[in-house]
Amino acid sequence: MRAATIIDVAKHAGVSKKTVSRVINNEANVRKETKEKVQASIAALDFKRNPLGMALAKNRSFFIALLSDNPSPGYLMNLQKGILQSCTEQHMGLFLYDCSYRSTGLVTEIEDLVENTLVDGLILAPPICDKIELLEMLDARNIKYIRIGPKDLERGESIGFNGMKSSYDMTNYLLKLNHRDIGFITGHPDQESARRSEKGFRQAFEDAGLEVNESLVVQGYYTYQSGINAANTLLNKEKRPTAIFAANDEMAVGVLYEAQSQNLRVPDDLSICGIDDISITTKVWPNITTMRHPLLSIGYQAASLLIDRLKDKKSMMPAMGPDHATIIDGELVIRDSTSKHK
Amino acid sequence: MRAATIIDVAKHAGVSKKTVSRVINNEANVRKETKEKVQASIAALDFKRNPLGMALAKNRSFFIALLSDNPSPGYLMNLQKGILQSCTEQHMGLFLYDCSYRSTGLVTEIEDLVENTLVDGLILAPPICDKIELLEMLDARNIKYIRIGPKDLERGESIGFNGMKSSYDMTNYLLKLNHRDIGFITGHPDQESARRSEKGFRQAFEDAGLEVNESLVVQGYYTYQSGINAANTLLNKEKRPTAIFAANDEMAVGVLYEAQSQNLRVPDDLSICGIDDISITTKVWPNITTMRHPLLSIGYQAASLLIDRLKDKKSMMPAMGPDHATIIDGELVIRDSTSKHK
DNA sequence: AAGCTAGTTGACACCGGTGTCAACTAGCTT
DNA sequence: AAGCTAGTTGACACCGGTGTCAACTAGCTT
Repeated sequence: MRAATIIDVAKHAGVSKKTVSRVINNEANVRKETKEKVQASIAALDFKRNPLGMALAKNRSFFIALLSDNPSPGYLMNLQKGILQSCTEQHMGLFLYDCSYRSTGLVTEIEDLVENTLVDGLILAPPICDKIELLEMLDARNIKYIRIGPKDLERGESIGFNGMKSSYDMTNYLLKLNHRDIGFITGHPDQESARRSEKGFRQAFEDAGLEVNESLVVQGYYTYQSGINAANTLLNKEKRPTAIFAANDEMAVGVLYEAQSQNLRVPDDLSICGIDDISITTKVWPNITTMRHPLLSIGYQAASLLIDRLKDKKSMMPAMGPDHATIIDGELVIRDSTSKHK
Repeated sequence: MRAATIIDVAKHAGVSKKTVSRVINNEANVRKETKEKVQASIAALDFKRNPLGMALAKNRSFFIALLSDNPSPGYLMNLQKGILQSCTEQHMGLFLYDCSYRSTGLVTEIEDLVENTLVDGLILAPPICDKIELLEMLDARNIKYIRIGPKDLERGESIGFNGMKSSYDMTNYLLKLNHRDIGFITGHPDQESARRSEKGFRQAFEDAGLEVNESLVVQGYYTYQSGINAANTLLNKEKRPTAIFAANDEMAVGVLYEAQSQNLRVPDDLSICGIDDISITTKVWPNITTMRHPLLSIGYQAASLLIDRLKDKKSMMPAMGPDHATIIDGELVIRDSTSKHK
């Protein structure tokens, strides 16, 4: 059985298809009786607007894309879930695109994606959101996007976490537990967020009138394996840290693994904490103390914001400027991987 | 700058748009010189076919949807990745839809989804793939789908793992390690796969001439929490099992947590193993022994198969019948969570 | 009653492609 | 040269909607 079209409805209601279109789109200036007649026909024929016809006529695809390249599966999953929820509510489709941040062809790749799928807008997850060349291309093509991340780059709108504050708060928490030899594993050097969290770490020491032990600040790359490697480095120091703070949970899980491999008791011998609150932190033993970054909520808000922007054609994003950055604070979640020193 | 359309190309090449269409679609019966002329114009104008126009004309959306409701994030992530890869290669879009298996409105919900998005076909992940009412609706509407799971239901095409064999092999492995008191945590009672794995477990005992200790077979639901609960039950028995085999990794991780909470050493005091090989199994300490089910590959194959079927309109799926089931064997991956008894 | 205005409606073109069918062409056979 | 056939091409309608604009209507003011 062929699905009913707008013409079928028009015939059934005895009006023109344009009038049916008006009713579907809930436009003003349709006489009440006409509207009711059309609505009755729509119900009678079980008519549903064909999104392809509409998309072609409106020159909009009603799809947005999520661009990601994140090494932490838990991170992406939650973000995606939130985005999906908003898209579903607003009858937009979501296109997933997993790309490689480091690929030299990234910009061309995305350009092709945009041309081939005609997506209306993009959500850029970290670290894609920090790729200046990409942002330039999108601006030049006047394609709207929302960055998930810090607002430092003076481009587009963004929504993100207050990574510096999260890191500051967590460091403070460790200091209050009397830890002084705190190992810190940084994020990927390419990413803005890494700088912010290191800043927060150092600020907390400074505000407490303490010195950071530089030999305990180790480079990480946000991946599980880099967490293991960094932990290995830290735990082999002559003076071992009493706590290790990793710039994300994925690495913190790696630290936990390495500690357990070395027969250290967590938290008695070593406190461990991370940032994000991805699901694995409550699956490993012991559960990991972290700063909760509500990714699902961020995803939801980012998608809602983007879809909003797409609705009013007049307000182009450049006009709104980079000031439109939403910053969300993390929340300390104390679990079983941290305890008082001594 | 407006993107070039087929009419622009036609004008530039001095032919009709139909001829351009023929060249784009690589149809036979276009004179060589004409073809080259058109191709030159396409290159000159950087023309890309508008997928919406094509979709409308062909009455196909070039989108497929993945229907999922899986409690194990790692499981879904890999599956999705494989599907996405195939879709990208074949220029199809992927629509994600996370639904609730137990929701009474599921069938209506999917019906709406199909009507609103006009997806060309569906991939049904477990446990959605076992929902008979849904399959009936899809068959009635003549919508193609591929089920990811066992072929037991005599409907549609499917691609899945040999869950019984995986379970059989794992049980055998434990028996060879001299374990006799093996705790088994079953899958969700609603799902076909759960029956198959329990069958494999029992078969291995039977073939070895041994009796299953019925008090050590405990109900699970494929979730992390159900793994914890089942482990708790098992570890509080007067005679504790020396090994616990969970029907999926997600539960096995729960078992590991519970064992560690109770200060048991794994694998010295208790061997633990699961099925699937999701990423978390190599992030917890110790790494968990499992049967690898190559989800990425399954996802890729399922999508490729579906897209293939969509291409030839003639071969409707009912005609192919349920015999077209691809079964893939798992592979034993021995890690650090299992060891010889005594 | 004529004139005005805001509200209501439909004809028509259009978005960017594909399918059908008829007309034309080239090259062969008779 | 006429007739035939297979290959090549384009005119036109169509997929299912929306935008523009003009025509019509109802109700008001003068």
